[in-house]
Parts: sequence; structure tokens; C-alpha cells
Amino acid sequence: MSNGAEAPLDDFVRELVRADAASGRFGGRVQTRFPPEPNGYLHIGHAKAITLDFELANEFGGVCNLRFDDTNPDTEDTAFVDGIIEDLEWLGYQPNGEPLYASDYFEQLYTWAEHLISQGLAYVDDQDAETISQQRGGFGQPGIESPFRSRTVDENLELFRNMRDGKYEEGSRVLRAKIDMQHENMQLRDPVMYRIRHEPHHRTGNRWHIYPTYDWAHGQSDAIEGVTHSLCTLEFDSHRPLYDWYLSHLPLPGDTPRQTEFARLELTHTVTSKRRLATLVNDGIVDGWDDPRMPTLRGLRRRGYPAAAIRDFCSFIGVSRANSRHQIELLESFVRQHLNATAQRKMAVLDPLRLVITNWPEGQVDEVEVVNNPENSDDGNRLVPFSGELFIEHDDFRADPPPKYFRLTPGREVRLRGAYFVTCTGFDVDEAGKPTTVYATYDPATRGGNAPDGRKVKSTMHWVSAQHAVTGSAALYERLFAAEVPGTETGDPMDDLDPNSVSVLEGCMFEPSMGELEPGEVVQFERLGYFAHDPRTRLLFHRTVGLRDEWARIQQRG
RNA sequence: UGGGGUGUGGUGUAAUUGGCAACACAGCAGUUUCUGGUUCUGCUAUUCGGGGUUCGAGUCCCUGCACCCCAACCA
Repeated sequence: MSNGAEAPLDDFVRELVRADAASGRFGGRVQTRFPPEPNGYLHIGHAKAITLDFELANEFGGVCNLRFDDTNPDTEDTAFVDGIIEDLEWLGYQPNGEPLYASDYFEQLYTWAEHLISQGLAYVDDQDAETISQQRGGFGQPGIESPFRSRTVDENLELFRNMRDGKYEEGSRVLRAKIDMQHENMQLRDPVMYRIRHEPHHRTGNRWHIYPTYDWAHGQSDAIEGVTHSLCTLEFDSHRPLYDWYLSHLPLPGDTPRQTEFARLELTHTVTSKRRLATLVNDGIVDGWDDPRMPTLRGLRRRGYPAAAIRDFCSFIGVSRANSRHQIELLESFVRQHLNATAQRKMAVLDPLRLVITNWPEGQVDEVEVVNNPENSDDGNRLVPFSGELFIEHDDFRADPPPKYFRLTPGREVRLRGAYFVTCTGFDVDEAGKPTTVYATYDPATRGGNAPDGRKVKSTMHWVSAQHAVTGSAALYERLFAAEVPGTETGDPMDDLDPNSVSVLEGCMFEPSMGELEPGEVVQFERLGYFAHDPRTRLLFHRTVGLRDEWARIQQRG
């Protein structure tokens, strides 16, 4: 497969960066930053931004900072900081130096705010949020200037210092930029720069009583760090004039960074909004941020998605300004591509049916050799015990086979992988007519899985020796959201949650070598799919993704 | 409602910047195979609508339409 090999290494962002380099802007330097707010864990959407930020810097010989945009003490937490650092490292990216924090720049931002006040470009407004909002006007409607807009510099300075010193109640005053209350872009109608919060901050504690807003903090943080290209998602498009306005009125230490927006990543059958993901966790709909159904990095990791597959996917889909939603199947194809090449093969029977070899010598145990990964001969072979009493998959036996059914059925000969040809001679059923035991004879001449006389079989099946099996469980996952685009019908994505998105099979029978799998290891259960060993619970496996299944498609078509 | 952004097969992304619309996923038909996996081959299918400029338009011009974003003291 070649879809991961040739990622499109060109797009409008790279073109723009190249043009900047050619024109000598930033002295040919390229520096980016990944700026998460520590109020949740990273998800697949962040992976796209991370890949862009880091790969771009790398391609142009620059660096990428990790900067926590921690300007809102209400929602942020050090647990998220740690989690984000961990997830970024797992994804495979090394930030430039230590993690940085917008909160480290609070002092500088404060100084610059006083600078704007002194220039008559910012003022303290004593009105409440609702009044300010109303005065902002609406689309196509004029705004109304605040009665406090024309305060003197000295008065503003004094009030602002009192704000900093915690002398006022939350919500009683804000600092606003004095721009234009009639501007057609709402972002420029005197935006709020500082609000009063007496909440302790996860890093600065109780040192500050005022906190900068995103807009006031972001571009300035970029400038302080020497970021050249500040990449963000499309919804900040209308903020760019404000980003530029702040920067243009400040005595910056270096070059003025440039903001560029790109379309965020959306995937079918899932949501990537921190708010909604938090709801899934807090309402107990999933087991936590690392539930294997979650599109979070830690969820995908627990599900068994290789980091390299996620990176390749993100590079492959490229970057544009068109809002779009990728099919989850594309991501899965990258996962299969990586896992096919790397995952060790194991025999696991998820829905066991007893198979008795009637002509097997009483008590004999054979050790048969099977390959660990046909895609990589370096992975070698292993020995698996075979005996007269085995488990096979319920799906692999039919008393009354439908058309095109190649598996075991009365009178038919099939191969047990790496072992022998067996021919079904009979079967028992329970009261409901469900098979309970299948009987077969084996051909000793076919040991190893080939007939000396050259006869062929239509099917090769996996199996586990009953007396040697280790037992465990397997969690099978469906899409968390049944609809391609959650919320299309009712407007609320939560209405499209599939209540049966997970089913856990107990009493699965695994070949003995699976007792030694490492926590988190991902293997292929032959003919079934890729499964990830749970990091905490031994012999619990999460189905990462199934194999392509032609038989399933034949059945679906009827 | 004012402003900004975006429209290319079923999905997503390209097109040497005006020169045979390509790549991947999905689907279909074969091939290979000790996994109904993998491999390999082939097939299906695309420029939002309407005008215009041009030998030639996905690309330029005019016009219409659709979708997304912006009126938090969130980011």
C-alpha cells in the first residue's frame, strides 16, 4: 500500500512560508508553536495542528514551541498540562525546549497594557458584560460607545492598577481596547483585554486578579517567543485584524508574527469539540478520556492506533481552507497499513465452539510451527500446541452452509492453520439447535498444513488447543456515533450516540503465547482484526480495527 | 441583517498558476495467498448554477446559489 508513502508536501501554508522566506521576511527564519489550552486532553483534531506546526518548522529548519494558552483560571488544570505533554510525546513530537506558558508573560502583557492606556488606546469600562454586549450592536447594526470610553489616561491607569491589585469585584470592570465601535468586524468593536477573576490560577496561584483574554494574550505571546508563523483554525479568521492591531501598537522586541488560518479536522462518526468530549466523560457515557471509543489521543492509543499511523494520516490529508469532514475509514486504512506491517499474528477464538478430532491419538500433543508475521520474515516462527480437543470460531462451522461458504461444514475438508487438514464428520446441537461440539477426522499426512498429494482446501481456519488455552476477554467497538455527521437529524450530536457501541466478549480462548503479551501491545488475531492488550487489565483486548472482510460483504449483499 | 471565508468523483486532497482533471479512501471485477487478510491488475465516478473573454477555462471576468465563521469578561 502506498497511501502513507507520498504525503502531499505542499499546500497553501507551505507556499506562504516559502514566499516569506524568499522575500526575506523574518530574516528567513521559521518558528511555529502549538498552543493548547490545558482544559482537556488532546484529540485527533489537535493531531492535525500538531503535525502541521511541527513538520512545517522541521521542513524549514525551524523549531516549534509547546505553549500552554493558560489565560483562563476557571477551567484549567495541571492534570491537563501533564496529560498534554505526555500525549504530544506519544505522538512523536519533541517541543523546542521546555513547555512554555502564556501565564509566564502576564507581567509583560500587563506592561504592554499600560503602554496602550498611555497611548490612549485602552480604557477601563465599569459596565457589566450584558451592557457591553448590547452596546456592541449586531451584524449591520451600529455599536454604541461606552460612557467610560473617554476617561483620561491617568484615571485609566489608576483604575487599571486597582484592578490588578484586586480592589474590585469580579465582573465589575474590564480593560478594553479603544478601536472602533462602528467597525464592520465585531472583533474590533472595543474588545475586552482584561477581566477580573479572583480564582486561583493553576500556575500563578493568587498573584493575579486580572487575566488577559485570548486575543490580548495570543499574538503578544507569539511575539515574545519569536514565533514567525502562527497557525490556527478558521474560526479565528475574523480575529486576525485584531491580532495585527495589537501587535502594530506595541514596542515589540522583534519581528511581528503572522497569523494564518486553516480548516480544522472533522471526522465522520465522531465529535471533536472539547465541550462535547467532556460531556461524554462527565456523564459517564464513556469510561474516561482514554476510553477506546474516544477520539482523544489517549483513547486512540488505548484502542491500539499507532502514533505513526496518525501522523501519516495527518500529513496525507494536507491542509486547506475548506471546511470538510474526513471519513473515519481513511484513518482506519492508515491504521491497518501500519499494523499489517508490524503486528504479530496470534490465534484467538472469540466465540468458542468445541472441535473434537476423533482419530487423534489419545493424550497426544503436537507442537506446530506458525509464522509470527508473514509481512516480515525477521519476526520468525513460533510453536503452538495442538491436541485432539480444540476450539474454533462458531462462525467457522455451519451445519447448513449458505452459498459461497468455504468453512467447516459436514463432509467438508478444511485446513487448521499450520497443523492438519480435517474433515467434518458430525456435530452435536443443544435444544435450540445451536452446535455445541463438532467432530472431525484429521489426515496425519497433512502435518504442517499441506497435503503431499497436492489436494487443496478452500479455507484455512484458526484454532486453539482446549487444554492449553488461556482465557480472556475482548471488547468489540462500533462507531460511538451511529450517524456519519452526529447531530444532522436533530441538531444535537448526542442524539446519535450508539447505545451499543461496545460489547465485551468473555471466555475467549487464546493461544498460550498470549499470556506473555506486554501491556498495550497490539497484535493481529488472525482472520479477525487487530487487538490492543489493555494497559492495565491483563488479557483484556480492545479491537483496534477489524480486517477487511469479504465474507461479511458477501453476506450483506445477500 | 453587515463583514469575512469556502465550493473539484460517494469522501478528502491535487492540477506545472490559462494547456489531455490526477492521487488516496470507499465501491465493483479479477489476481495472488496456509488469514475470505496481504499483494497485484482493471473498472466505476468529478470542476456549484448561468453568462462572458480566449484557439483553449477547474483556473480570468460578470452574475446567481449553497455552506461555514464572527455580535463571551471562552479559547
